[in-house]
Amino acid sequence: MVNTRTLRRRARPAPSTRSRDAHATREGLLTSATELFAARGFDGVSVAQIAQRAGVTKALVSYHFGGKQKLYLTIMTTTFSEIVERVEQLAASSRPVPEQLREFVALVGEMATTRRPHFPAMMLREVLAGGTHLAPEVVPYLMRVLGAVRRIVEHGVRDGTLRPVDPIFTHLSLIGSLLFFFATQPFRERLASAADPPLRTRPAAEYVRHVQELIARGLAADVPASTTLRAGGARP
Amino acid sequence: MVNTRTLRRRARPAPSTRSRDAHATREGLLTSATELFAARGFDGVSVAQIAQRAGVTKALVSYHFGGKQKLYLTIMTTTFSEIVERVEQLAASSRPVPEQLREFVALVGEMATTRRPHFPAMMLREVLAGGTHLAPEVVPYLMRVLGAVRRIVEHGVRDGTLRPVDPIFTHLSLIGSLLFFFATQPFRERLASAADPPLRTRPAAEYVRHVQELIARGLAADVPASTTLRAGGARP
DNA sequence: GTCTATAGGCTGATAGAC
DNA sequence: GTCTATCAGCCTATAGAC
Repeated sequence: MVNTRTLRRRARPAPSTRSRDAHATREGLLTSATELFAARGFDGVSVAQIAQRAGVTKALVSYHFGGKQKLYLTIMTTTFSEIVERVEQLAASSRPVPEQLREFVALVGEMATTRRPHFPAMMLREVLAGGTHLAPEVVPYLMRVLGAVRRIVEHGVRDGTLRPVDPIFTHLSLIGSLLFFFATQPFRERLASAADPPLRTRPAAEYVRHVQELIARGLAADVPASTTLRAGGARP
Repeated sequence: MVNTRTLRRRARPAPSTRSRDAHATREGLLTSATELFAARGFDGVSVAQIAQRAGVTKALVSYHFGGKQKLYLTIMTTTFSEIVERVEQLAASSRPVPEQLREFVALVGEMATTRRPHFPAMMLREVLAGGTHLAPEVVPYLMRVLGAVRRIVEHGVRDGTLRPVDPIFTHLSLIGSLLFFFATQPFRERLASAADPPLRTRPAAEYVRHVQELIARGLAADVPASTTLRAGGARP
């Protein structure tokens, strides 16, 4: 699946042809397509639109990526693999479960505000499509995020730091809150600035804290009155 | 906005032409289109597919609804107006805030499992689209749901039954969890039955309880040690 | 009301010049 | 590498027969 052209271009040798910069063309198409796919979905965007926004002609989409579908898949794969890698790394750490959960929320927030601002909309669209007609290749990525969060929650239930919640339900409510917030942020900002007088939207970092607090309190194990003093905590 | 043909058909007079049942055609198209739009989005569905699934020809979409876009808008409007009406009714009731929140979760769950199983996916797709090119008419419906939940939460913060949470953040995390769960249910069930051995997915009613419990605990006002005994509760 | 037939536009992909 | 020109196919909408 790895595109050899991508690898060759990583080195960026001196251009051998008269063209200004093939690498810039590729990146421009990726950027343009990412923005448009995230905003309108695969079917809502035409190759001509992607090319126009990138300032090139649509023939180059086929030349560089092998068609619209493969361009889409390239974007999904590179985006999701980075997210999944970091989430799994977090789940594998040996830190206390409540801290892992807080870190998970912060990680999603950080990805969504800095490096991969389009991933929440893309991920939401993918689960909505259900991996049916388009890109069944992305399903494993979604499953791996689920698996990572589930392991964290199961661990917490087992060691008594969390009350006996369903791990999958917990994952769904958590990831649902986060994806929804970040995927709809452009929409909410548009509404806020169109209002009269324009409203101020609160920064995403504050939402991250809101969710962290919500699940910390919502998942915490019950403390039976004075067990804390009697038994000296939940774990040996 | 009200379609006069719909109103006329409500009475269902004896068919004046030789056609079997125009009402059935209309309903068939509505059903077919609702399922397809929810699953693949406006751009992912062609008029021919809608017509085929309904067992008629695509010319009837223009005849009965005036085109694909107006059919889409009809579905959005009728679906959302019912949801919004019930949510606003709930917000206007004078019951205790924690109970109102539990009821809100139950209401969304009930709608999503019985009367309007496609509304979560449709609503999610609409907020993803951001009311841009398609159907700006649905934006007010989304705002009214937001407003209703916000009023409930603001009330609870004021009367001390909830800790001082941000009402909009609370709405976003709550509605995000719910829409995500129900909109992705078909996908999860498909995955579960494709697994080897097939997995059993837990019923939606249990997720409703999970979210109810999560927010009840996550939003509850702090009880400062023994205030309950000293002051006799939060409200006069 | 419902059909068939068709108009006219847009889509994704590619051949070939440079 | 990038462009222009062009293809066949699908799309929505509608005219007209029944």
